[in-house]
Amino acid sequence: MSRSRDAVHEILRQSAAFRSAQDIFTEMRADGSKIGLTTIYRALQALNDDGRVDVLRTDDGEAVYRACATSAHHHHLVCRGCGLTVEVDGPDVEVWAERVGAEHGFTAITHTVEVFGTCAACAKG
Amino acid sequence: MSRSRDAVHEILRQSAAFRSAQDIFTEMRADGSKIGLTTIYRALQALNDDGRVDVLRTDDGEAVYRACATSAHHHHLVCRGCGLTVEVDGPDVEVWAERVGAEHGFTAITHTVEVFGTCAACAKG
DNA sequence: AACCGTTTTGACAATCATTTTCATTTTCTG
DNA sequence: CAGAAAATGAAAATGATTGTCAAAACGGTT
Repeated sequence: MSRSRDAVHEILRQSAAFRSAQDIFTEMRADGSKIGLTTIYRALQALNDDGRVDVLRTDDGEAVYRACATSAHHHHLVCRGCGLTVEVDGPDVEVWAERVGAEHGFTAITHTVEVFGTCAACAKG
Repeated sequence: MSRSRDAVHEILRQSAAFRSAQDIFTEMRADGSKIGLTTIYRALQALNDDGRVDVLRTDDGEAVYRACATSAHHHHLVCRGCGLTVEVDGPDVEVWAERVGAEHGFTAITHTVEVFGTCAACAKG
Protein backbone atom coordinates (compact mmCIF):
# COMPACT_ATOMS: atom_id res chain seq x y z
CA MET A 1 0.00 0.00 0.00
CA SER A 2 0.90 3.65 -0.15
CA ARG A 3 2.12 5.51 -3.12
CA SER A 4 5.33 6.67 -1.49
CA ARG A 5 6.34 3.19 -0.67
CA ASP A 6 5.93 2.11 -4.27
CA ALA A 7 7.89 5.11 -5.44
CA VAL A 8 10.77 4.27 -3.13
CA HIS A 9 10.66 0.65 -4.19
CA GLU A 10 10.79 1.73 -7.80
CA ILE A 11 13.86 3.88 -7.25
CA LEU A 12 15.61 0.90 -5.72
CA ARG A 13 14.58 -1.39 -8.53
CA GLN A 14 16.25 0.93 -10.97
CA SER A 15 19.55 0.85 -9.16
CA ALA A 16 22.11 -1.94 -9.10
CA ALA A 17 23.74 -0.38 -6.06
CA PHE A 18 22.86 -0.12 -2.40
CA ARG A 19 21.38 3.29 -1.64
CA SER A 20 20.99 5.30 1.52
CA ALA A 21 17.82 7.04 2.66
CA GLN A 22 19.38 10.46 2.14
CA ASP A 23 20.52 9.42 -1.27
CA ILE A 24 17.05 8.30 -2.32
CA PHE A 25 15.57 11.44 -0.82
CA THR A 26 17.88 13.64 -2.86
CA GLU A 27 17.08 11.79 -6.08
CA MET A 28 13.33 11.92 -5.56
CA ARG A 29 13.37 15.59 -4.69
CA ALA A 30 15.46 16.29 -7.76
CA ASP A 31 12.81 14.47 -9.79
CA GLY A 32 10.22 16.89 -8.48
CA SER A 33 8.74 14.78 -5.71
CA LYS A 34 7.63 16.49 -2.51
CA ILE A 35 8.22 13.42 -0.38
CA GLY A 36 9.67 13.86 3.09
CA LEU A 37 12.69 12.12 4.47
CA THR A 38 10.59 10.59 7.23
CA THR A 39 8.39 8.88 4.69
CA ILE A 40 11.41 7.40 2.99
CA TYR A 41 12.67 5.95 6.25
CA ARG A 42 9.23 4.49 6.89
CA ALA A 43 9.01 3.06 3.39
CA LEU A 44 12.43 1.46 3.62
CA GLN A 45 11.58 -0.06 6.95
CA ALA A 46 8.32 -1.46 5.64
CA LEU A 47 9.94 -2.81 2.49
CA ASN A 48 12.59 -4.46 4.58
CA ASP A 49 10.02 -5.96 6.95
CA ASP A 50 8.30 -7.45 3.92
CA GLY A 51 11.56 -8.88 2.72
CA ARG A 52 11.44 -6.83 -0.45
CA VAL A 53 14.70 -5.04 0.12
CA ASP A 54 17.99 -6.02 1.67
CA VAL A 55 19.82 -3.76 4.05
CA LEU A 56 23.41 -3.57 5.13
CA ARG A 57 25.62 -1.14 7.01
CA THR A 58 28.45 0.82 5.49
CA ASP A 59 31.71 1.09 7.40
CA ASP A 60 30.57 4.34 8.91
CA GLY A 61 27.33 2.84 10.14
CA GLU A 62 24.93 4.21 7.58
CA ALA A 63 22.13 1.87 6.50
CA VAL A 64 21.90 1.23 2.76
CA TYR A 65 19.17 -0.61 0.89
CA ARG A 66 18.78 -2.60 -2.28
CA ALA A 67 15.91 -4.31 -4.07
CA CYS A 68 17.24 -7.77 -4.80
CA ALA A 69 16.05 -9.98 -7.60
CA THR A 70 15.56 -12.97 -5.39
CA SER A 71 13.98 -13.24 -2.00
CA ALA A 72 15.89 -16.44 -1.39
CA HIS A 73 18.95 -16.39 0.84
CA HIS A 74 21.94 -14.93 -0.95
CA HIS A 75 24.99 -12.74 -0.46
CA HIS A 76 26.40 -9.64 -2.13
CA LEU A 77 29.48 -8.82 -4.10
CA VAL A 78 29.76 -5.06 -3.84
CA CYS A 79 32.05 -2.69 -5.75
CA ARG A 80 33.83 -0.31 -3.43
CA GLY A 81 34.01 2.26 -6.18
CA CYS A 82 30.57 2.59 -7.71
CA GLY A 83 28.51 0.40 -5.42
CA LEU A 84 27.55 -1.96 -8.24
CA THR A 85 26.23 -5.08 -6.60
CA VAL A 86 25.93 -8.64 -7.79
CA GLU A 87 23.88 -11.23 -5.96
CA VAL A 88 25.89 -14.33 -5.29
CA ASP A 89 25.34 -17.73 -3.86
CA GLY A 90 27.53 -19.63 -1.41
CA PRO A 91 26.25 -23.07 -0.51
CA ASP A 92 29.60 -23.98 1.02
CA VAL A 93 29.53 -20.96 3.23
CA GLU A 94 26.11 -21.86 4.58
CA VAL A 95 27.35 -25.31 5.48
CA TRP A 96 30.52 -23.95 7.03
CA ALA A 97 28.62 -21.48 9.20
CA GLU A 98 26.33 -24.20 10.51
CA ARG A 99 29.22 -26.51 11.25
CA VAL A 100 31.31 -23.87 13.00
CA GLY A 101 28.36 -22.89 15.15
CA ALA A 102 27.57 -26.46 16.06
CA GLU A 103 31.19 -27.23 16.91
CA HIS A 104 31.07 -24.59 19.60
CA GLY A 105 27.68 -25.56 20.94
CA PHE A 106 25.81 -22.66 19.39
CA THR A 107 22.28 -23.06 18.07
CA ALA A 108 19.96 -21.00 15.87
CA ILE A 109 22.85 -20.07 13.61
CA THR A 110 22.60 -17.16 11.21
CA HIS A 111 25.36 -15.36 9.40
CA THR A 112 26.22 -12.27 7.42
CA VAL A 113 28.59 -12.53 4.52
CA GLU A 114 29.46 -9.68 2.18
CA VAL A 115 32.22 -9.60 -0.39
CA PHE A 116 33.77 -6.31 -1.47
CA GLY A 117 36.04 -5.53 -4.37
CA THR A 118 36.66 -3.24 -7.29
CA CYS A 119 34.58 -3.99 -10.35
CA ALA A 120 36.12 -4.20 -13.81
CA ALA A 121 34.77 -0.80 -14.85
CA CYS A 122 36.12 0.95 -11.76
CA ALA A 123 39.47 -0.81 -12.06
CA LYS A 124 40.03 0.92 -15.40
CA GLY A 125 39.65 4.27 -13.68
CA MET B 1 51.32 5.37 24.59
CA SER B 2 48.86 7.01 26.91
CA ARG B 3 47.48 5.63 30.07
CA SER B 4 43.87 5.85 29.01
CA ARG B 5 44.51 3.86 25.93
CA ASP B 6 46.09 1.06 27.93
CA ALA B 7 43.20 1.13 30.36
CA VAL B 8 40.68 0.76 27.56
CA HIS B 9 42.72 -2.01 26.02
CA GLU B 10 42.81 -3.78 29.34
CA ILE B 11 39.03 -3.63 29.73
CA LEU B 12 38.67 -5.24 26.32
CA ARG B 13 41.21 -7.92 27.10
CA GLN B 14 39.14 -8.94 30.08
CA SER B 15 35.99 -9.38 28.06
CA ALA B 16 35.11 -12.19 25.72
CA ALA B 17 32.37 -10.08 24.17
CA PHE B 18 32.29 -7.14 21.82
CA ARG B 19 31.80 -3.91 23.76
CA SER B 20 30.54 -0.48 22.82
CA ALA B 21 32.20 2.79 23.74
CA GLN B 22 29.34 3.73 26.04
CA ASP B 23 29.51 0.34 27.64
CA ILE B 24 33.23 0.65 28.36
CA PHE B 25 32.68 4.18 29.61
CA THR B 26 30.04 3.03 32.08
CA GLU B 27 32.24 0.24 33.39
CA MET B 28 35.29 2.44 33.84
CA ARG B 29 33.32 5.14 35.59
CA ALA B 30 31.80 2.53 37.89
CA ASP B 31 35.34 1.43 38.71
CA GLY B 32 36.13 4.93 39.85
CA SER B 33 37.85 6.21 36.74
CA LYS B 34 37.35 9.82 35.74
CA ILE B 35 37.89 9.12 32.07
CA GLY B 36 35.78 10.98 29.51
CA LEU B 37 33.75 9.43 26.74
CA THR B 38 35.74 11.33 24.14
CA THR B 39 38.94 9.74 25.34
CA ILE B 40 37.43 6.29 25.01
CA TYR B 41 36.43 6.93 21.43
CA ARG B 42 39.93 8.16 20.69
CA ALA B 43 41.50 5.14 22.37
CA LEU B 44 39.31 2.70 20.48
CA GLN B 45 40.10 4.37 17.20
CA ALA B 46 43.83 4.27 17.91
CA LEU B 47 43.71 0.65 19.01
CA ASN B 48 41.81 -0.24 15.88
CA ASP B 49 44.29 1.63 13.68
CA ASP B 50 47.05 -0.37 15.28
CA GLY B 51 45.17 -3.57 14.59
CA ARG B 52 44.91 -4.36 18.26
CA VAL B 53 41.14 -4.51 18.37
CA ASP B 54 38.49 -5.68 15.95
CA VAL B 55 35.39 -3.66 15.30
CA LEU B 56 32.00 -4.56 13.94
CA ARG B 57 28.59 -2.97 13.70
CA THR B 58 25.53 -4.16 15.54
CA ASP B 59 22.24 -4.32 13.68
CA ASP B 60 21.38 -0.88 14.88
CA GLY B 61 24.62 0.60 13.65
CA GLU B 62 26.51 0.88 16.90
CA ALA B 63 30.24 0.17 16.72
CA VAL B 64 31.47 -2.54 19.10
CA TYR B 65 35.04 -3.54 19.81
CA ARG B 66 36.95 -6.58 20.92
CA ALA B 67 40.58 -7.40 21.68
CA CYS B 68 41.18 -10.57 19.72
CA ALA B 69 43.80 -13.13 20.58
CA THR B 70 45.21 -13.23 17.09
CA SER B 71 46.03 -10.45 14.71
CA ALA B 72 45.77 -12.88 11.82
CA HIS B 73 42.67 -12.90 9.65
CA HIS B 74 39.77 -14.60 11.35
CA HIS B 75 36.04 -14.44 11.83
CA HIS B 76 33.67 -14.34 14.80
CA LEU B 77 31.01 -16.59 16.18
CA VAL B 78 28.94 -14.32 18.38
CA CYS B 79 26.23 -15.25 20.89
CA ARG B 80 23.11 -13.18 20.39
CA GLY B 81 22.26 -13.53 24.06
CA CYS B 82 25.37 -12.66 26.04
CA GLY B 83 27.73 -11.51 23.33
CA LEU B 84 30.23 -14.28 24.06
CA THR B 85 32.53 -14.44 21.07
CA VAL B 86 34.71 -17.20 19.70
CA GLU B 87 37.34 -16.56 17.06
CA VAL B 88 36.96 -18.96 14.18
CA ASP B 89 38.74 -19.79 11.02
CA GLY B 90 37.28 -20.41 7.58
CA PRO B 91 39.82 -21.25 4.91
CA ASP B 92 37.08 -22.41 2.56
CA VAL B 93 35.28 -19.12 2.92
CA GLU B 94 38.38 -17.16 1.99
CA VAL B 95 38.79 -19.22 -1.15
CA TRP B 96 35.12 -18.92 -2.01
CA ALA B 97 35.17 -15.13 -1.65
CA GLU B 98 38.18 -14.82 -3.93
CA ARG B 99 36.65 -17.08 -6.53
CA VAL B 100 33.28 -15.36 -6.51
CA GLY B 101 34.94 -11.98 -6.89
CA ALA B 102 37.14 -13.15 -9.73
CA GLU B 103 34.25 -14.78 -11.56
CA HIS B 104 32.59 -11.39 -11.80
CA GLY B 105 35.71 -9.50 -12.75
CA PHE B 106 36.22 -7.89 -9.36
CA THR B 107 39.70 -7.32 -7.96
CA ALA B 108 41.11 -6.41 -4.56
CA ILE B 109 38.62 -8.69 -2.85
CA THR B 110 37.91 -8.40 0.84
CA HIS B 111 35.04 -9.79 2.82
CA THR B 112 33.21 -9.66 6.10
CA VAL B 113 31.85 -12.83 7.62
CA GLU B 114 30.21 -13.04 11.01
CA VAL B 115 28.30 -15.97 12.44
CA PHE B 116 25.62 -15.45 15.08
CA GLY B 117 23.87 -17.95 17.28
CA THR B 118 22.82 -18.76 20.80
CA CYS B 119 25.57 -20.20 22.97
CA ALA B 120 25.03 -23.30 25.09
CA ALA B 121 24.78 -21.30 28.32
CA CYS B 122 22.20 -18.92 26.92
CA ALA B 123 20.21 -21.74 25.35
CA LYS B 124 19.58 -23.12 28.84
CA GLY B 125 18.06 -19.81 29.85
C1' DA C 1 62.74 21.15 41.80
C1' DA C 2 61.27 24.85 38.27
C1' DC C 3 60.81 25.56 33.10
C1' DC C 4 59.00 24.75 28.49
C1' DG C 5 57.30 22.54 24.49
C1' DT C 6 54.45 18.50 23.30
C1' DT C 7 50.80 15.18 24.06
C1' DT C 8 46.72 13.79 26.27
C1' DT C 9 42.53 14.65 28.36
C1' DG C 10 37.76 15.94 29.34
C1' DA C 11 33.76 19.08 29.23
C1' DC C 12 30.92 20.83 25.97
C1' DA C 13 29.19 21.94 21.52
C1' DA C 14 28.37 20.36 16.84
C1' DT C 15 27.09 16.69 13.36
C1' DC C 16 24.62 13.21 11.24
C1' DA C 17 21.57 9.41 10.68
C1' DT C 18 17.43 7.87 12.43
C1' DT C 19 13.15 8.09 15.25
C1' DT C 20 9.23 10.42 17.48
C1' DT C 21 5.64 13.51 17.73
C1' DC C 22 1.72 15.59 16.08
C1' DA C 23 -1.24 18.04 13.28
C1' DT C 24 -2.76 17.80 8.45
C1' DT C 25 -3.97 15.37 4.34
C1' DT C 26 -5.30 11.33 1.84
C1' DT C 27 -7.53 7.06 1.39
C1' DC C 28 -11.14 3.75 2.49
C1' DT C 29 -15.58 2.17 3.56
C1' DG C 30 -20.02 2.40 4.45
C1' DC D 1 -20.60 12.51 1.27
C1' DA D 2 -19.37 11.54 6.31
C1' DG D 3 -16.26 9.61 9.49
C1' DA D 4 -12.69 6.50 10.72
C1' DA D 5 -8.20 4.83 9.72
C1' DA D 6 -3.83 5.09 7.44
C1' DA D 7 -0.22 7.87 5.46
C1' DT D 8 2.47 12.01 5.20
C1' DG D 9 5.72 15.81 6.25
C1' DA D 10 7.73 19.38 9.18
C1' DA D 11 9.97 19.99 13.07
C1' DA D 12 11.71 18.40 17.48
C1' DA D 13 14.01 14.68 19.97
C1' DT D 14 17.57 10.89 20.25
C1' DG D 15 21.81 8.70 20.26
C1' DA D 16 26.24 7.68 18.60
C1' DT D 17 30.25 9.86 17.17
C1' DT D 18 33.38 13.78 16.17
C1' DG D 19 35.33 18.50 16.61
C1' DT D 20 36.91 22.34 19.58
C1' DC D 21 39.60 24.22 22.94
C1' DA D 22 41.52 25.26 27.23
C1' DA D 23 43.35 22.79 31.23
C1' DA D 24 46.21 19.08 32.90
C1' DA D 25 49.84 15.58 32.57
C1' DC D 26 54.39 14.34 30.53
C1' DG D 27 59.19 14.39 29.21
C1' DG D 28 63.27 16.03 28.97
C1' DT D 29 66.48 19.99 30.43
C1' DT D 30 68.80 22.93 33.36
